[in-house]
Amino acid sequence: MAELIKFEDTVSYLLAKVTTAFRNSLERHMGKIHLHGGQIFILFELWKQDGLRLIDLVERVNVAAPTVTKMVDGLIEIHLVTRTKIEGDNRSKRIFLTEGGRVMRGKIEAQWLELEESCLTGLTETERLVLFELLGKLRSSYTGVPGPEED
Amino acid sequence: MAELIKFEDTVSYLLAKVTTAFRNSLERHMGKIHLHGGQIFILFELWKQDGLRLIDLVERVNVAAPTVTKMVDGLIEIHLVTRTKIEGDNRSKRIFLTEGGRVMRGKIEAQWLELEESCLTGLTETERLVLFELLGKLRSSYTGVPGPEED
DNA sequence: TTTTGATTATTAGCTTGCTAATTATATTCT
DNA sequence: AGAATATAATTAGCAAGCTAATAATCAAAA
Repeated sequence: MAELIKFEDTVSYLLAKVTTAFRNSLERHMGKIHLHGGQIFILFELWKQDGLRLIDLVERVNVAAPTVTKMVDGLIEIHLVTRTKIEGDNRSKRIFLTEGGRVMRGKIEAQWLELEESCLTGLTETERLVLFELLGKLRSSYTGVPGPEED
Repeated sequence: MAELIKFEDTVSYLLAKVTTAFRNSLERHMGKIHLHGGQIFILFELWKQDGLRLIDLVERVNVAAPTVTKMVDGLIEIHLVTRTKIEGDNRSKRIFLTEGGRVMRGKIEAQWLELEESCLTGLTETERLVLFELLGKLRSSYTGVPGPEED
């Protein structure tokens, strides 16, 4: 009889569990300032460089184009960004921060620090550093924007 | 002027990125055997103990009740489980594996090993162990089933 | 016994993520 | 110039998460 895997003893199992728990926590923290978890990452990029096109956000945030469209829709509804046509190319549009979008940074940073602390409680300083390194390695093995299946 | 946070230098930032990449990878791997990423965790629990009620799955999988309902719906559609009324309590129903649901374990284990290897490539054996430990700690700080906001 | 309250499951509706298909505009090649 | 191709963004539709609200049943208390 074949050996059965103990799923609970795999990194993938733990990753899956931590993954959903972390997204819940992110959503909770950002909900306190009336934002959603995914919208943050759009703002991160616009703070670095304002006026990006949708396609630029797609490759920076590493999320599929329709997802970015919806996130931007949400941000427009709460007046944190605007979407305006580009002069010279009628296919593209640029996304700009509003004054509100710029001001929001302070609140988001505060929540971000709370989030960071809440997920690192119980870890020593060394463990935090090691975790950061290891997550960095994991991340680098998943590169590029998701897309259609390749051969 | 206040100091600006470098979001990229936080564990939360990396966690968020790894989170979505991992869920994509999970979905891809399970898609190969015509399953979805969330359904797996229902099967994990039924393999350990068959005939659980929805509420039992909720607390074992650590996911909200409506989510479990939908996952089970999906599993029923592809004939991997059944949902039957309980004698003695007309509120509850038990979820049972079908023969197909039991047989599926082999295929899922194979994909699971591929998934595990794909997310750990580039890590030494020691790093894998450390990562496992650290993720375990992270997980333990997020306990319980998600639910309504508490005071 | 009847009412009140607790338990179990589902439905409705939201954001985040995806793929596939569509629309519209630019570009390139014949 | 006209046809084919490439690019930019959106729409439609799905699964996985969630919360809030319903429906149905059971238990407990007045």
